[in-house]
Amino acid sequence: VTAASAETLPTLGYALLALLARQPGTGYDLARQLKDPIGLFWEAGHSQIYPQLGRLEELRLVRSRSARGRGPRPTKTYAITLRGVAALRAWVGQPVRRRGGRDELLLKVYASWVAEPAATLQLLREAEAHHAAQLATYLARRAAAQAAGAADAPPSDPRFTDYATLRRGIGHERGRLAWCRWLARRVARAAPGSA
Amino acid sequence: VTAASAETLPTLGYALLALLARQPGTGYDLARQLKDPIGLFWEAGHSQIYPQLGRLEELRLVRSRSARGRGPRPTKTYAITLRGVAALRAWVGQPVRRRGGRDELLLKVYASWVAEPAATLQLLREAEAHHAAQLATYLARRAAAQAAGAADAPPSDPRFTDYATLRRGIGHERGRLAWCRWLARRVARAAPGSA
DNA sequence: ATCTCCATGTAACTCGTTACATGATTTT
DNA sequence: AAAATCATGTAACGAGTTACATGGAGAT
Repeated sequence: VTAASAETLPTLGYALLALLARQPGTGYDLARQLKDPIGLFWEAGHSQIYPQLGRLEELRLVRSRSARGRGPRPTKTYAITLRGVAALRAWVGQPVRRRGGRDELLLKVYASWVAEPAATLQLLREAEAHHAAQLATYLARRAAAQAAGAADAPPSDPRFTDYATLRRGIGHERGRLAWCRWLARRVARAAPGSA
Repeated sequence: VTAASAETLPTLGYALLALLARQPGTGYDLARQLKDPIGLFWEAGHSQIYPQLGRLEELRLVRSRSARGRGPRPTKTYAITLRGVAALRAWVGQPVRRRGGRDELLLKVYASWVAEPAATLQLLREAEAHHAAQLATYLARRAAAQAAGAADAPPSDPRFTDYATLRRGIGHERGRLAWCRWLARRVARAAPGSA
């Protein structure tokens, strides 16, 4: 029974379970988190989240309590159930189904031989700025996590998995940044006067 | 007019233009390429490609010549037009619209504190094997590209942008691999006896 | 004989994005 | 007074995946 429901859940469902496994929250809370903290590796808008929470509740993977809200509708606070934790645990063990890595910047660079060097440089400068900013926020968060002892926590501690994903985020941004800089220098060298 | 059509094209359209800018080909050729060479940064199935080629032709960004094929239908060979090159060039210059980075492995790791260490290790070993294999193929291709002088070609040479994207692919795989290994060691150390 | 490769399309469905719609409380 | 934040939903559309459908040529 659990296996059947686990097979039909989209990845977003597990993303929501992963957040609710840490602490209960409203759909609004989850939407906010899927823009920043784990938003970095799984994004979703609220229009996708509310229906998905409904489906998770039908499957008894989450439970909700309604309270009179400040808006027109009641405010629902969701919490994960034991079945929900079990489904999440089972999913983590299954191998990742890798679907198309889609990277627009790489595609543009691949096509950039048709463009003017100045346009390519502009593109790279923007990407560089973005990655530098992202890196800075990750580094700040890592510093905070380390101060809270996340680096030395056991893998069964959510703070540790926070730290582990942050570490990857930092590596990713650093790698991209270095590549952008290398390419920009390379393009600029070949076409002087388009800085 | 060009600007209007450029705004309505999905990224897949530009991926196809980028491939056709290098050499003409059939829908089948493009589908094959979008599984391996640039498939690494933009994937698509043939059911998405054929209709998109039709739309590109309506917009006069590509042109096709039909020949009696070996199948039931004629075989169409597509080539990019001058308008197509112009549209591609314009697109490269525009900043990337970044949409949700979706990374299932990171999400699983983020949730892995609920799982058994053995399951997490299994997951990491599989990811590690995948990235190692990918890295090996990239390294082989880079060696071939370097032997062909791609590294020293100007940025206006498609061989150079091949090399540049390959370089990023290698950096990406190396970074992931190192992270997987670090995490696996960390998880194994905390839970001995689940190797 | 069967399998793989070449080659093209459509249909059904799921996933994701943008836009529409509503309304109270808190901050500026 | 206006704007941002909290809070929930639906509708329409666009992008992506899986499955259906066909059939010749060459290799095993």
